[in-house]
Amino acid sequence: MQKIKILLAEDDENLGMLLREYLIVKSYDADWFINGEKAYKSFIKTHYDLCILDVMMPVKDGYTLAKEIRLTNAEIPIIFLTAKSLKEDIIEGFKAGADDYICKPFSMEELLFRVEAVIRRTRKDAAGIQQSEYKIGDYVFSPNTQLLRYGNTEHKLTTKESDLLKLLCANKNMILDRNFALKTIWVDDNYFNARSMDVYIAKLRKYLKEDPRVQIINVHGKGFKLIES
Amino acid sequence: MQKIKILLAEDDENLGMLLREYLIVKSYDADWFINGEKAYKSFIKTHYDLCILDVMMPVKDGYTLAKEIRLTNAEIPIIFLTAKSLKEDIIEGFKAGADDYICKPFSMEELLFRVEAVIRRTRKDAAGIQQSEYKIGDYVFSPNTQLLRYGNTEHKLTTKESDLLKLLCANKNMILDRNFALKTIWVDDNYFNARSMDVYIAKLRKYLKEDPRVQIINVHGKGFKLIES
DNA sequence: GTGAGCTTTTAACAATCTTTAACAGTTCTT
DNA sequence: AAGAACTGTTAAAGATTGTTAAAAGCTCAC
Repeated sequence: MQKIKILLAEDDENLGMLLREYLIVKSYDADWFINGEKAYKSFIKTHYDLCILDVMMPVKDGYTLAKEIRLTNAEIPIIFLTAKSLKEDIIEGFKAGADDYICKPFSMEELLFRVEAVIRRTRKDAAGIQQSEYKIGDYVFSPNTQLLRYGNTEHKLTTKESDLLKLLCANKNMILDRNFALKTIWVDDNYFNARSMDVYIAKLRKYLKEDPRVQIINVHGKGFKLIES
Repeated sequence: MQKIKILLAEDDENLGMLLREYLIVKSYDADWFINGEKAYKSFIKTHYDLCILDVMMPVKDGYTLAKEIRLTNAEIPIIFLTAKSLKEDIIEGFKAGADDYICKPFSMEELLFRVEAVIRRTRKDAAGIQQSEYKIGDYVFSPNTQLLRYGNTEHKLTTKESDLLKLLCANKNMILDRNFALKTIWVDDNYFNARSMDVYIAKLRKYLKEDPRVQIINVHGKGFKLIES
């Protein structure tokens, strides 16, 4: 089995080396670069599976680097390390195509957890484990065609409806984190988008009301859970 | 049951005692040992959930101890305390199987933060095995659907109600430690959350009052016990 | 370009969930 | 026995979510 190759861009020498060693010990294949410029040079001639980029770096900062990376590769997961927990920074990061971000100071645990989460996610997406059809009680949902079938009646979903239902299905019987859903579907997780999401939840509930065993329940302050009992 | 048991190995008497007291105040069950040798002796005959090891100790240093511990238990999380921020040391630590490290001097908050990060992860890993239905006297409780049935009447519980009842059920006829419940459900175990929990206990008692054989009794200063007689 | 028909967001209000406050009762400590 | 700490219970305040409808955006044929 191939080791997962990680590009690490971090200007703090201690932290950089430390992270590199930690990732290697955890059996990843990690390359560490001291600034965005050097990282980018390596990126364009090497295959990486994941990028961990510090936001504040001399020569070329993390956001700029991320944008350049995205021009070449729209798929590769990017995790930002940011010293400030300022909301603006984080939003900026997501616009640059981040999959996750970690605020310093962080624990190795936390980093590892997020790395693994990101990898699980992309694995699923890539490996085609991504379902072309979900069975939800008596319903059948096809994300590709955005069709929801119940018996012989078919209902065409809108893009947002379909995206949200797909996320719920992918996390069936588990909590779909509100912010995660917002970040993946709406990109920006502000108040209005959150309300918009609530509206879509209400719509989906209406569509799914024929089968009482199917329910979308709210987990207060956390998110929603699609359950099939 | 419930209290998380921590093995603490630290040769500095002041720091060791301080850490032990602090962890206990934060309602962990902490054993402190003055060197690696003594710590190991206790480790092999006691169940611990987490190890915090100082790197520099007489008789047996932290790395050696960690390696020995790993021979017995590959899973238990290990956090190193290291005086030097020398990279070599930390790298050595990771190789010995560390899950995280903390450089001295560190704040108690920092330690706690990392301890809790580690615990959260292992807790998630362990949470796999769980019942889908509990019978409580004449009641039937389904944590997944958050439904509490009594005869043919069904009551939908809120998330917090359900989470708490689930913990009580998982520890039926045993004491559910107050702080354990708080940390599991409320994450932070402060005064207000404790009062909040009391409110929920009152609610659950109300829901369960139809069957007099079912009772939630308080164990003063310890927690609550769901009994079925 | 423009308007019909659709999708999505915003607004508004109702309902629900959780926390906080307040006070009464209990158990422990000294 | 009296004070301190802990628990029981109810109600309020605060926050989140449910739901519907109107407003704003978008698309595409004309």
